[in-house]
Amino acid sequence: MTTPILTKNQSLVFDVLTKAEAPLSAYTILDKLRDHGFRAPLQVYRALDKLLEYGVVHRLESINSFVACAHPDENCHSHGLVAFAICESCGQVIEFHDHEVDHRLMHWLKSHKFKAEKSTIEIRGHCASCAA
Amino acid sequence: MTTPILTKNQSLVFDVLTKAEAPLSAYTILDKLRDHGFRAPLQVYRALDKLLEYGVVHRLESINSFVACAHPDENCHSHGLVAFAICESCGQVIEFHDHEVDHRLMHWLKSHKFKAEKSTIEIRGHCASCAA
DNA sequence: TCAATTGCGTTATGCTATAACGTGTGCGAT
DNA sequence: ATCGCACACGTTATAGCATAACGCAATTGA
Ligand SMILES: [Zn+2]
Ligand SMILES: [Zn+2]
Ligand SMILES: [Zn+2]
Ligand SMILES: [Zn+2]
Repeated sequence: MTTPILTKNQSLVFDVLTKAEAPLSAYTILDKLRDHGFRAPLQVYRALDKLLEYGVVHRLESINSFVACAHPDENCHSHGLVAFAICESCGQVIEFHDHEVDHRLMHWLKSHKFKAEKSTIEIRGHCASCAA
Repeated sequence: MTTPILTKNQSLVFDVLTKAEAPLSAYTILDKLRDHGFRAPLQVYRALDKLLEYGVVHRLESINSFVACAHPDENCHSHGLVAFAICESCGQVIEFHDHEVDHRLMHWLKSHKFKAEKSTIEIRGHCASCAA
């Protein structure tokens, strides 16, 4: 699935997320885009919906925030789950994929005849720099 | 860690969750307890905070809801991660534990010197009954 | 040309969670 | 005993996250 040309609003939101060093909430994005004409939450949420659909942005459920995909080129998302390590000190997020984890989870789901559609794997704690 | 005696409010909230067949939002719990004197969200959230701390209730981040622990006796939570399969049709939640998944995730975290504190593993989709 | 789709802007509303204040109760230390 | 502290509780207000519902404009394809 190739990503369609982004609309103006989608590009603005995506740029903000790409330049951010930590995940952003929808309302934070809104504030950052007020100078570009954004006035209402829906403008952000609608853009985010599309970016999520295209797979270029991820939603972090445990902190109600959004982050640009760290692996936009390799389309790892089509053949595996995505996991995130979220530092509660500096806010940094590391996106990673582990085939073994995928495999085990898939195995459990299959053996329980559970048809998975969306997954959330998020670990919160402290990154190497902040753990000191 | 043994669970302390629950206070009145904590017991009420815990009972509601235990009898529920699906996860409940804090406000749904509030509504169910209005007849017992509950009037404000904080009464629910404060009870939930304690129940989460005691490990007898889990929070499902991806659906902003709470569920009673399915394995209150075995204290699996002390030595492993918890995962949830959430059916988007019937609302049913299956809580499970997989040591292999734990092990792989722990391995990744360790090799990246990431100090984990809380984890969220939630799979949303359709259960065996609803998948038909 | 007409209908269907998609994006957009705006207003209003709903759902989720916490801040900040004060009260009462139990319990150990002085 | 009474002081101080911790904790649960109640209430009001507010903050933060997300969507409903309306209407308009541009695009596309029959
Ligand atoms: Zn990604
Ligand atoms: Zn950090
Ligand atoms: Zn449990
Ligand atoms: Zn089901």
